[in-house]
Amino acid sequence: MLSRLFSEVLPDVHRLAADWADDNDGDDCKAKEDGHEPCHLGEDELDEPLEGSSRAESEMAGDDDDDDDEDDDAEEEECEDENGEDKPKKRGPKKRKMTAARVERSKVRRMKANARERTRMHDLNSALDNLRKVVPCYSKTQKLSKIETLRLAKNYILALGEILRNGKRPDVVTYVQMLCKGLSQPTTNLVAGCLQLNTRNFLTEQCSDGARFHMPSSPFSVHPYSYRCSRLSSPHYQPGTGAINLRTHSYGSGYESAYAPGGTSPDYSSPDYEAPNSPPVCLNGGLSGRQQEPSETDRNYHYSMHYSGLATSRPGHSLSFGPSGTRGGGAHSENVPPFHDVHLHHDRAPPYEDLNAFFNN
DNA sequence: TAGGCCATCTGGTCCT
DNA sequence: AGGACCAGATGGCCTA
Repeated sequence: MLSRLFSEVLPDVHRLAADWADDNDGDDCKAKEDGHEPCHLGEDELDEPLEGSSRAESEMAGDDDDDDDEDDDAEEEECEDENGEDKPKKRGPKKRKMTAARVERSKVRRMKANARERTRMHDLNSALDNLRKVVPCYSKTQKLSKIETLRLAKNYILALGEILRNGKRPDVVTYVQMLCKGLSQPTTNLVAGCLQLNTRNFLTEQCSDGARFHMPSSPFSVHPYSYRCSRLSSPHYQPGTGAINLRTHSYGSGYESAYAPGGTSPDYSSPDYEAPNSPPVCLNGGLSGRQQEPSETDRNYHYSMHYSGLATSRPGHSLSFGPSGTRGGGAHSENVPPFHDVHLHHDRAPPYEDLNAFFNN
């Protein structure tokens, strides 16, 4: 939007500037040369990236490449100011006339460059896909955007680092808060929903079995953690939404406060909790509606869930916290995508496995 | 329809 | 010289 605005406005500005420069008899060109800038550009070729496209067109016609051949002397220089006889010769690439052969070669080279660029971007995207798969929340159908993937990955790394540094388990609220720092509202809801559902699922198993969930691989599993079955009836925990009321929960804003010695303990006694209706949540994808045939890798996931809405039950109970991103603008937390095929990766990513153990010991 | 996201094209720059 | 990388421009698609 902004760039479009610029691209519409700036050419006019440049035209005005160029007109003004013409009126001032080419002093700007001289000034450029004094500043050791090659002055081989025409007035429509100010050093402004927003004009790239039109410049690209114009320069394509006068491609400077190639060795060849017959018309070395047929160079035409721009920025010709006839009154500049005392000025030094202009520097920069000399333009040559485009023969048909050179045009053809230029096209071929450009096509090759385009193909390379395409494959490069494809490689980049596949790397990004791999990153999506190891980041805490993954959905095949509701992919995180590139920027959100990178942000979440960064937060994830920071969170793991903090945990290793402190040797302390965060509560789920703090953990979610760390992961969602700087994410957009929809992504925040997605991630928070994933993590909270995961926690709840563990707890459900744990409670129904009457036994503590134990994750032997966790280096922290020797320390009992305070998430208990009673949490399911906690005023901050929203069974149906899979969300914790992070607005009413009091915690520090940064990692320092989030991981203060002794940790923060969620305030479950907030009065403004009202149990919402529960949307269908499937453990291992078993309970509801539309299911995609699980792929081989999906079958390795511990959890797969269908989730039809987070933070939708009550405006005041949505997972709206932290800086809002570009999409949601922070004003509305209800724009949550349907969570089909949302997966957690603790089976894949060992650190995440450990983190899950935090919440379920 | 606006805004976000994405893929692609393109020219510039740097490096080998 | 050619390839990698980068950033701007552009148009398509999708969603609220």
